[in-house]
Amino acid sequence: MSVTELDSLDTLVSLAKSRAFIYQSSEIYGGLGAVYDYGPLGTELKRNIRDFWWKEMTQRHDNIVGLDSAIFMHPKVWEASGHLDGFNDPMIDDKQSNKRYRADMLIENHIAKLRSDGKAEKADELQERLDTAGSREGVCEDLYQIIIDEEIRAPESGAFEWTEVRQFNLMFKTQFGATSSGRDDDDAVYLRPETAQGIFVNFKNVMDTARQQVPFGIAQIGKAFRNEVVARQFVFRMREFEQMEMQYFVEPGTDEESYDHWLKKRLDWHKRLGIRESKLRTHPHPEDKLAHYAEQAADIQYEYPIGWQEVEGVHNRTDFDLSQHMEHSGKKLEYYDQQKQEKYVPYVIETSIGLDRTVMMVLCDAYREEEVDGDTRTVLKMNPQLAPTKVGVFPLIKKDKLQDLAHKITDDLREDYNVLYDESGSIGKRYRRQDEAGTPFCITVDFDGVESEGEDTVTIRYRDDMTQDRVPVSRLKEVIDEKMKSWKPE
RNA sequence: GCGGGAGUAGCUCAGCGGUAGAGCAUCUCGUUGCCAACGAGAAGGUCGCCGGUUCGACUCCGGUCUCCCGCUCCA
Repeated sequence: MSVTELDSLDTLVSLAKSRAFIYQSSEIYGGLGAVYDYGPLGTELKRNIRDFWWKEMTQRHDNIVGLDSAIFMHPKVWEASGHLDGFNDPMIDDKQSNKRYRADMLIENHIAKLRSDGKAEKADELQERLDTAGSREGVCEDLYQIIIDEEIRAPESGAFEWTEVRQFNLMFKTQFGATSSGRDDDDAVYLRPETAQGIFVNFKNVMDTARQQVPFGIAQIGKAFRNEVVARQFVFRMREFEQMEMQYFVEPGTDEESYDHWLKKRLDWHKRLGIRESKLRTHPHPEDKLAHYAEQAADIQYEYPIGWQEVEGVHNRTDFDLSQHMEHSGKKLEYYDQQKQEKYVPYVIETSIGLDRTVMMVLCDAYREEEVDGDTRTVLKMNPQLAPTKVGVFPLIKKDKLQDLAHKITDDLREDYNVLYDESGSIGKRYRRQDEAGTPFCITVDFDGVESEGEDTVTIRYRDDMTQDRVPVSRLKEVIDEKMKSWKPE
């Protein structure tokens, strides 16, 4: 049998829509860029993945507790975290080389060059203009004017073909207070660009009230927002997305060991999620590419149709965040070790995974097209635990006797699983419909099962290999649970 | 952001200067005896949006939005 895997994102986008997994946001208005909505099946899938993570990261550990912090936070949080400085730059593009530069840096370099050429007076004058940029028109307009007036050329191409200067605000800004004018920066609050900061600012609260001793972790799942420069590739890079993060607080000196431990543990989680090992790898960041807060960092990557991409990041954030918040808030965020009788600011190992990217990974990894008797079967062979619908229940044909039992089975199983009753179309069509939705089990009620002696029996058909077993109705749950547990990716 | 491609039914797409089509999907009725393949019928589109040319625009032109590919960027 020939089997084809997912080769293009387009195919997945079509399937995701037609099978009610994922829709583009505000589609009837032409769509909103890089924002997506989850449909009925997508919502279930996402919830199952979210639960799978939450169970692993909290329930399975005595020393990891949950948190649900607000999306709005005090603006000073972002000063302390470095997000405000780091991601608010005026940028300009060289149209010839398509290179992008920081407009203020171009001018600074130009000033430095003037000085080294002995043109100190001219340099001072420009420095003055640079320092007061924003006082004439906007910052962008003023910087642009300087670049044009001075005929500053692109460092690499030597071209003088600039776009306008644009401010890149990677954080979404909004106003706090219903009567805000919208122009007063004092009212500005930001939509959090990462959930991590909610954990750091609650570190003291949790330590004081949740009876945790270092080492311990705080886990959180929530939305984050980033004004991506280039937001593309379906739900891989969205402006509004959901993170699942755990910050693990350790004694300095034990951080490297803990980092290795969590990296390994997280990779293992992806395998248990049902992702094929050959499609997963870890990818350490070279030192010169580390984020401003990190000492060690690695991606856990999946081989999407668009190539190897980061699903999760594991970072050693050191004591950067807690120290920053200590300095900016003036509050002590230290831990006192009773045994050793010493105080320290804990180091933090972060595991941060994108939920939407995980949904996309699960869909990509599960997708198969198989040739069956000259026909193509599209099937999502995902971990049954993640499947939006667990069981389809069908009467073989529309006869009271079969329908009655099928309804009864549906009601019985509903207590434990997401069940779908379907009697429309041929039986084969109903199986294939469920294959595309990833439903792992289909139960069919037939005459052989209800007309024979003894307890009623039904057939249960398995999504992955299309084989069937005949089982008594009373054993259905047992069989489903057993198959669900023993499932392995192909 | 730059360059290229695309936008017509839920999905995949055809079409043409004269007021819209197919396959699949959906719904109803019939049929049905285990893998999308039967019969009859129905519903569904201001052809992405705005403007221009024209007697007339889904079709030509301009703008705009969205998506895809490449480059660039990225916490």
